[in-house]
Amino acid sequence: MRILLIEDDQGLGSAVRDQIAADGHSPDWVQTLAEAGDAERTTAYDLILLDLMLPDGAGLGFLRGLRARGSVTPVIILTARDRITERIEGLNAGADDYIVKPFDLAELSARIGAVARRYAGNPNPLIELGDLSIDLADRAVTGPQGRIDLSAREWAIFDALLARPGAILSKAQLEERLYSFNAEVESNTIEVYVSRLRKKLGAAVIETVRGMGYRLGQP
Amino acid sequence: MRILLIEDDQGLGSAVRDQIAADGHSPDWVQTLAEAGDAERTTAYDLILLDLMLPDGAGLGFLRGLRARGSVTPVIILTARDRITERIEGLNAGADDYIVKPFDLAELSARIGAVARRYAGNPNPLIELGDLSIDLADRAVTGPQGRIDLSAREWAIFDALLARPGAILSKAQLEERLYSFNAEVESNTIEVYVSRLRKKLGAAVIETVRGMGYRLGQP
DNA sequence: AGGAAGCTGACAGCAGGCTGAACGTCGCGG
DNA sequence: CCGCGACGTTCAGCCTGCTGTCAGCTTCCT
Repeated sequence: MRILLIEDDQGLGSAVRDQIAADGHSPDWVQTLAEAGDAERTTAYDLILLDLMLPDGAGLGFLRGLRARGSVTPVIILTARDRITERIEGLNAGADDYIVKPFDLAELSARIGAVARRYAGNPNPLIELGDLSIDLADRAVTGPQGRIDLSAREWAIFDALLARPGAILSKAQLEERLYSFNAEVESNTIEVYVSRLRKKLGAAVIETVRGMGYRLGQP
Repeated sequence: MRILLIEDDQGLGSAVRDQIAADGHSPDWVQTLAEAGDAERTTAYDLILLDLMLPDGAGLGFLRGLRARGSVTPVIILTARDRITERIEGLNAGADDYIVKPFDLAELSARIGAVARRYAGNPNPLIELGDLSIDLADRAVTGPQGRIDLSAREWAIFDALLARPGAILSKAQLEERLYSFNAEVESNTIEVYVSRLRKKLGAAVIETVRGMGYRLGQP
């Protein structure tokens, strides 16, 4: 499942992101509502985790805007224990569930799992890309010759590109996806993995936009 | 599906009963273990919902007795959030799944639906995997040399993989299946069980996807 | 043509995974 | 009540193959 995490706190944010990843989902972590808006508009998320206390405005407005645009993406709000009014307003604004901070990570997993199970009945959406067939939930890529195995890093990059078809992702953005800390300087790791992906999946799968980054190829 | 609900609390019991009925199943609600024993012996249930906190003795004993008599009826246990030990003992005693109280009724429906779906392929859903033949209802695996016995934990992991053929399940996901709390750091329990399963069932049964998790092998 | 950006084959190091063995625990039968 | 056996868990040492770096090459733009 693709999950958007909107949380400004560094420690909590990274912990939650890691937990989501460990559960086999694909987290995108943003720290402001501005970024959240961008991410939400360009990517089809299966679930949004929204902290209601953010620096650049109330998360409630974001949630209302989302619902006003007709989005039905499940939203779980994160709220402090003493903010009961906020919680109720959140549910009224269209949140599906809430978690009170501080919360246990296992608790979070359970709630996310509940959402995942709700989707479990539906058939897995298969993404078709040229002669490739990708199952996000299963993390499986199938080509004309059968299944293609990707390593963890390869999948992370491919998954990031799949999330925003047509969008250009910079090397820095992709790097951020691979490493929690973006201290990576002077390394061509991303290029290496793009190269490996092309070798496995076909050269057309990933397009290079010189000076800008990479983009999913059009089949 | 005929469902036996063992729950002493009036409010919760009736709510759950109504929910089950609303889902199109047939609930029998009893409030004591004595009644439960009578009901279970006289009726063939497809599923048992068992609260572990009951007035006339621990529900665990009931569950053990049930399994000792050779019953393979699926059992979902209801347990309080802080009773982790109890939950683990429940799974050890042969429970198929657990739900943490307080729970959402939709969550309950989802779990029941999962069980229903699992046993939908009546009478005996036999899964073929290479030269293995797996009977989900009986928890029995048969190989070329005859029946292979799996312990509770071994089965739990194998079952989780069987439920999603081709999908990659992370260690965290499998761990969650065993304990429900993933505060587990620094433990290679999953690896050990995978190792044992491979020894019993053949190395090809479970594939390792380095850095991501495990996947059912393709025969 | 020249430089910058990107590509890719090779390779060493190491994190992650495997597994035999030992230990603790629990339920059951005597 | 006690011992036995099965099961679950931890530990340590080994092994595998992913990962990241480098160097030399190609491609693209001015």
